[in-house]
This record gives sequence, structure tokens and C-alpha cells, in this order.
Amino acid sequence: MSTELNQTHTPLSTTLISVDVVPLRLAGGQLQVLAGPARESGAENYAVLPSGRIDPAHDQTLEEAARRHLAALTQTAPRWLEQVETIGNNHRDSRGWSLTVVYMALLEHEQDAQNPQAQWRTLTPGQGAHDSAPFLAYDHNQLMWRAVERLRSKAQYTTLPLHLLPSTFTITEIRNSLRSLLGQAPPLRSIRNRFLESGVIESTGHKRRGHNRPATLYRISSEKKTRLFNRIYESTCK
Amino acid sequence: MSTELNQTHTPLSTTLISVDVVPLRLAGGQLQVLAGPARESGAENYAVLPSGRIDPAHDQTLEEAARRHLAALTQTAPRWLEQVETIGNNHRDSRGWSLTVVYMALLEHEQDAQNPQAQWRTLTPGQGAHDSAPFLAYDHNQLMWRAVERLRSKAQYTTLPLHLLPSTFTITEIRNSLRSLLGQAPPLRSIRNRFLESGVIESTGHKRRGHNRPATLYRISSEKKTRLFNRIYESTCK
DNA sequence: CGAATAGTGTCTATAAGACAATATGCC
DNA sequence: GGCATATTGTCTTATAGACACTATTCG
Repeated sequence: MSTELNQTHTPLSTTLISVDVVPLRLAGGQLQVLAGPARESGAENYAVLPSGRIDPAHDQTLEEAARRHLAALTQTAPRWLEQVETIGNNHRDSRGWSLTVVYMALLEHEQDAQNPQAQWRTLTPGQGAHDSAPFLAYDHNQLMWRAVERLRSKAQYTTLPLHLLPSTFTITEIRNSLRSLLGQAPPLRSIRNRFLESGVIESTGHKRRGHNRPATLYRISSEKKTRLFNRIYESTCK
Repeated sequence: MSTELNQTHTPLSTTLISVDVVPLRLAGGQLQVLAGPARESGAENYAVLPSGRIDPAHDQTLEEAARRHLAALTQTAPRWLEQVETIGNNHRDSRGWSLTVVYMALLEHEQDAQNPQAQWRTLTPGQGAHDSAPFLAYDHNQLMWRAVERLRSKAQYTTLPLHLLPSTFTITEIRNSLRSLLGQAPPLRSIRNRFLESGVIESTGHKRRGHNRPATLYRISSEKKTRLFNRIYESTCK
């Protein structure tokens, strides 16, 4: 069987395709998004998400294109990369039809040298798509909030928030990440039971020492995919 | 602020864009997918999903394009249409880079005249992506199974399966739809509690009369979006 | 009445949540 | 010891599930 798909395809002159990445991290208990300077006059006061075209010479897949555009803003490899949705219509770009595939990237908070052009912007805890002054150009605010919405939703019933943490972490740090994402922390009891009894994390044998009782350090047992739980945290639902 | 997105975009001559729809329905307790005849030599023995290009003259949005291609195979409007995922790489089409946005469409089983070219194919209950002879051309089998996977997953914790039923239905029919999707039916008790106590369905005041005790007919209370439940059916997890 | 399907009552199991109690470090 | 944070114990609550029981129709 031929592998040529038999449709007549949209001529490229009428559709603009791009891949947009929403890079997210936790810093100081707050969710932050990485954006670069706008490269166009008329949008000087706004930042833009890492995004760009598909380059057949470099990208074998959409995900590779997303990684390449993300790498332009940060050396750090994302700990998680997931397609969020595709937006395509004839009104998001004044030139006509435009289509973008949106990815969410979760990054560990690192102190490494960053591209000086790139800037991490803090999203106020509990803030939603409609109650904040937009700071990204074009429809990038909308794209960003769709990704954040997805992350917040999945935080309630999957292991996804683990990928915002360093490779070893304490139970309290899981709890703090959930508070940062959801605006409210589920009970420590519930988090311990969920993550420990399911076996998705395991003790490293080490402790994090501080000014008081040291906390056990854990790591992800097998991080091929996010594990789903049967229920959501009810304390964090509106 | 300008609405022109500032990336250099992929020239259309190197990327082929299409929208593919996976039309699903329940018939006789089995999940079926609608496909049409392949239009290309080399794939005569296979069917293809409704799909095609974006036509800027007709389509304002990706979803409109999906509806248009679906309408080529069936007059029936879908009761639900949802984007599943976007697949793009340089190996699914032998001509090079190709990108498709996949939609899932849920249709009510009707006896209306169908396009004689279109054919509903039955998916064996409990069947998965890898244990069946492929009957769709290109990578359409893969696209179909991704949509079915999504539907089966959401059936466990949302009201999505209601959109596979006629506009009025009985509790037993909800249960049968879940059995068809999941291979096993959750307890009637659990289904009644979930759907009735949440208020997502309401009695029409009518009964479906048969050879024995008539069943109360319900309808969806407000069908703007799928309602999420706090838990999944545990009896249907592997 | 009997068959068949619709619907209810009630007890159990599981995991979230509340909250008190205990443990272990630093000073 | 005293403080602070980590961890555990235990009771409550919500909802899925098991399963017996009752209800309503047809023939």
C-alpha cells in the first residue's frame, strides 16, 4: 500500500503553520512562564512564546520542532513535553489562515545562565485566563492559559507535577507544587498516601537536612509516562 | 498591537496539512467507525476516514473544516466534535512532511439514507489498537485508535457517552453504551447514582414501554460541555 | 400469576480529608 | 528542653461496588 495520503492538500501559500511552546516552571512557590522579546514593531512592549516554523531540514516530528524552538530560549532540556492543542482559524493572524500546534514544556528551576533575552514571568497564584493584564503578544496569552489550564487539571489526578520538581524531592515539595498550581494545598496525608502507596516514587535513602527534622528525599520510580489516579483532590475543586 | 504573527512560516510546498475525522457511533451494542472508499490506486482494499484540506474559502476554523469533511460522508450532524491530537512528521507520507489534525465525532445511530459510498465498520468490543487486522488506509488505523482510546478513557469519568445516545434514553441504555465502550458494564447502581445525583440528566416525564416494566426516559440537562466526575469506574479498569 | 426488566435499600471497600499525636532534627 | 518541620494514627466522609429486595409491566 502506498503511503501517499490521497487528499488534495492546502497550498502553503494560504496557511501559515507554526509550533508554539509554553515553557513553565516553579520558582519561589510561583508558576512562571518563559518568553522572549517580540521581534516585530508594534509589539515592543510584549513578549512572545518560543515558536516558529517547521523546518524539514531539522525536524523529523512536530515534537522535535517544539524542542528546537524551546532550545532557542533555554539550554535546559524540558523534563516534560506534551502537546496541548492545535488552534487554526482565519482570524488569529491578520494575513489570513494560520495554524499553530501548542506544546506545554515543564522545566526544572535552575540557576544556569539563561539567554539574556529570555525572561521568566510570574503568574499570580490562582490567576486565570481572564483576570490578568496580558503581557504576551498576539494570541499567546490565550495559548499560555490553555496550557496552564491543562497542567492545573492534570495536577489533580496525575503525577505530572513531579516533573516540575528537581530529580529528588520531599513530600512537602510535592505539596508546595500543588499549592502553587491549584492555589490551595491538598492535605499532606492525602498526598503521602497517593504517591507512596501507588509506588510512583521511591526513597533515595537520603535526607534533606535543614533547621529541623530532616525530610526523606524521593525520586520518581519510572518516569516513562504520567500515572493516573482514580480520583481528584476534592479540596482543591472550586 | 498588530495581529501578524512574527515567525517565518513553513512554506506550504513542503508541508501537507489535512484534517481527519474519526466518526463513531454505537449500533447493536457495538462501536462502529464510518469510512469511505479509498480514492487512490494501491489502496483499493482499504477505506479512508473523512478527511481533506483546509479550504480558506469555506472554513473559518479547523472545526469547520472537520464538519465539512464529515458532511461529505453523512448528512447527520455530529452530536459531539472534539479535537483529539495533531500528528506531524516526515514519515507518515512518502512525499515528505505531512501534518494532520485529528477530530473525534460522535454520531447518533440513525436509519437515514447514508451516502452509499460510506460504510460503518464494527470495532470488536474490547479490541485495542494492536490486536486487529487494519482496514483503513495509510495511518488512519492509528488515528482511529487514538480517538477510540480517548473516548474510552473519557467514558470512565465524564458524561461523554451520553452523546452516543439518542436525545432521550434510559439508564440501562447508558449502561449498555459503557459496556460497548469499555468491554464491561459498571454496576447499574453506580451509574444511576452518578448521573442522577449530579443532575446532568433529567426525567422527560415519559416512559419507554416494552414487554415488561417501562423505563423512565431521561434527557441531558445542559449539554454545553462534558461534565467531569471525581472518580473513575473502578470495575472497568484493567 | 410468572417472566422480565426497572428501580431501591443497605452494607462494604477505597481513598480523600480532618485533625490529633508522635518523631527527629537543630539550637 | 523548646521550636520547627516530618511523619503517623485514626476517625469521618464521599462515592463506587456487591447484592438482595421490591416494583411494574406484559402475556
